[in-house]
Amino acid sequence: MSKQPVQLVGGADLEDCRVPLVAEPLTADQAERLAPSFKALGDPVRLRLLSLIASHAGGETCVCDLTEAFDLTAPTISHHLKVLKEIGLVTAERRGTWVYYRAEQPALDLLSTVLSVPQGVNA
Amino acid sequence: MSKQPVQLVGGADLEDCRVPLVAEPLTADQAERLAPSFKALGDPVRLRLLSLIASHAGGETCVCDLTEAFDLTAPTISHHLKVLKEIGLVTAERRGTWVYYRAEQPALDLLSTVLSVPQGVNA
DNA sequence: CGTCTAGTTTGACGACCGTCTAGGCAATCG
DNA sequence: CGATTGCCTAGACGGTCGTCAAACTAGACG
Repeated sequence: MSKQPVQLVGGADLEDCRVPLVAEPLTADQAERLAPSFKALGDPVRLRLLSLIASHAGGETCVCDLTEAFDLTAPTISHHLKVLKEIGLVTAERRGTWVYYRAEQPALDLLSTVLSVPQGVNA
Repeated sequence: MSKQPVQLVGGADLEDCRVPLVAEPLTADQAERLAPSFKALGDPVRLRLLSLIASHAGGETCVCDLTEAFDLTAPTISHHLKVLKEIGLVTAERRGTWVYYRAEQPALDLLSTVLSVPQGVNA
């Protein structure tokens, strides 16, 4: 029950994009599927949200704790969390009154790999 | 010889953001400085441009070759290249008639590090 | 049931983004 | 010089994005 494939909005699989962008040219199709993930990271609030969630001890964070960390209204935080959730960088689970968010580390790792610069590439 | 500091638009240094986002929460300031780089990667055309440049043998690519790879007008390609250049992911150099773009691998590597998931983090 | 708290959804508004056409600048070649 | 080619800038236009206030849904607790 582990190793769920990383998903994109439309449901397409991102795993076949797990290649350093430096190693060979991305196809138009790969670029089209990767870009939304980077776009999601292109907002300071979402970057911090993801970092807060991903670095939190226990691996999950309550929305109430996240909202407190920003000078923004709850709907705005909720909106950003939705964006992160829809591209598969986080998942959400309701337990009683509270909703907990958890980072999808494989998705993060994939994006890291795409940007990675293997030794000796194009010296 | 190596380790030129990666620069941001305003001239601020990005090097002190070279920490996995999973390891500890990004500060608001760090997020503010990192986000524009990811935003630049959040467009499929720019992702492909960067990949074409970064993976090209010899390390540099002529604009004319880049333009041909897309179904877009030259000004549009030029605009995207400018975005990549202004955040420091590529550099440009004119030699005679042609302009050559080159990928800034340290900048790429920094972003890769930010997204990386070190072993044993938040098991 | 009624009420309270936690989050999300909806709809609106201003700002920003990607693309184009038209025009400009720089280097090359007769 | 004038003509041509390569690339960039300027300006415009439609679409998307980030934010908020208001209204809604889901549990918890009497």
